[in-house]
Amino acid sequence: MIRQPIRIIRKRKTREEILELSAPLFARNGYDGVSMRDVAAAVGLTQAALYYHFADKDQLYLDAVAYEFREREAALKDMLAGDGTPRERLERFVAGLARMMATDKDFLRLVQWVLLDSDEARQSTLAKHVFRDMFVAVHDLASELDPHQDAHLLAMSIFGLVIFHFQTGATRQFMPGHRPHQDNPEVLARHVCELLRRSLAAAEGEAR
Amino acid sequence: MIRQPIRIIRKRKTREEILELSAPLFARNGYDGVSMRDVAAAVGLTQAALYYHFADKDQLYLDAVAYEFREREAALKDMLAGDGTPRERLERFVAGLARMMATDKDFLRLVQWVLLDSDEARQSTLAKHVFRDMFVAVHDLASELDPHQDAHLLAMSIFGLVIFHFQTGATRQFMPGHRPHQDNPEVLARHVCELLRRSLAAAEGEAR
DNA sequence: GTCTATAAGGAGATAGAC
DNA sequence: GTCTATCTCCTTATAGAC
Repeated sequence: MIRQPIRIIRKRKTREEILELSAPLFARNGYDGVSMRDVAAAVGLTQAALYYHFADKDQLYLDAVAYEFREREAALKDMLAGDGTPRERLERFVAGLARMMATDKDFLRLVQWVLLDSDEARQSTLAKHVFRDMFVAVHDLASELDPHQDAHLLAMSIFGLVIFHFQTGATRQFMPGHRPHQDNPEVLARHVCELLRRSLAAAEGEAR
Repeated sequence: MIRQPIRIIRKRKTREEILELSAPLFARNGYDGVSMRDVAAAVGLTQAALYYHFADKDQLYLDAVAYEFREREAALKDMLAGDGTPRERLERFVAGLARMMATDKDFLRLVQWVLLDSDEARQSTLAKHVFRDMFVAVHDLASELDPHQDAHLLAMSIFGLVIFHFQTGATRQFMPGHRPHQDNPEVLARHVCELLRRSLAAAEGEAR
């Protein structure tokens, strides 16, 4: 007879639970908009207990953001990694990123908060540990798509074309020409892919 | 003999001075990151005096943001209004917007804060009074550039292509392929214009 | 219009019991 | 590891003198 561990699902460590439950708070309200008391209430601990796990609020915030990014990173890399022509991988990535931004509103907001953060230490930490890997993959794809263009700028444009549409999500509904189907990530992805496809095709023509 | 007014430069009203001096504070630190004490110190008043001019902190913030946007609105509309082919006006606008975002960092940050604001009342107020006019002009240009495309999505893409590059400004330096000249607004404008020019040219070819 | 003074509560962080 | 209690400082906002 095989002995089973008493708890099949091992109880998650408190530290991880704090990160998981505080991340959406920071995503929605930003660093200044969330107090240690808020976090404690969300986790079901007292404020003082948080200081057993994290040196201070800054560290908690930093770890929570990094935790959320690490969770998505794998998904984003998978979109880019598979086989297929560069053009096909681009379409897969654009569609995947659009779906992620549409589904995972908290993640989108977290990105926005990080970009706005004026604390240089936090900025560079998150840039290096969290954005860099994702960007490298798109950067490499960009140089495959058109070796004659500046891959850095092209990669940023690809990110921008997708992300900006969702950043303006709440505002867009008040703008002329808005129709609900534009909020559909597939519709947006098609728009972005078409725009890029045409541009890249024309660039290829010019290079010849 | 011509009588001159005693004060050539009329003393600006305090209310306007508060808006002008508090706007950069909100731009850099956001709503939660600026206290009434901070504003008072910047203007050279006591905290209590602010409440003579504004009902509460919310109103001060809202008015300060609207004030800053009104100042730039004219400039942005001028870029679009003049004569020239749609293609020429697009290039003028992209170059002008890029220059503005590069020069006027506070304004860029203010845009980002507004997009992140989770207060729906503030969101819709600013969207309607402040973003809408700018968007309309670009929307109209977009439908001239290519009547067969969704002008709403194309307009958003034009904004996104320019603005996102500057949003990531602080982070970009840690990314691969970064070179300082990419921070130059003229270099970025050229990249964006080329990308769009090619895409539009190809679309024209396909339509025929 | 601007001041001083103050109310009333929220913030981050720590000490020490259990 | 988590608690209660508390320190100290900062927050928005108001009352009333000048």
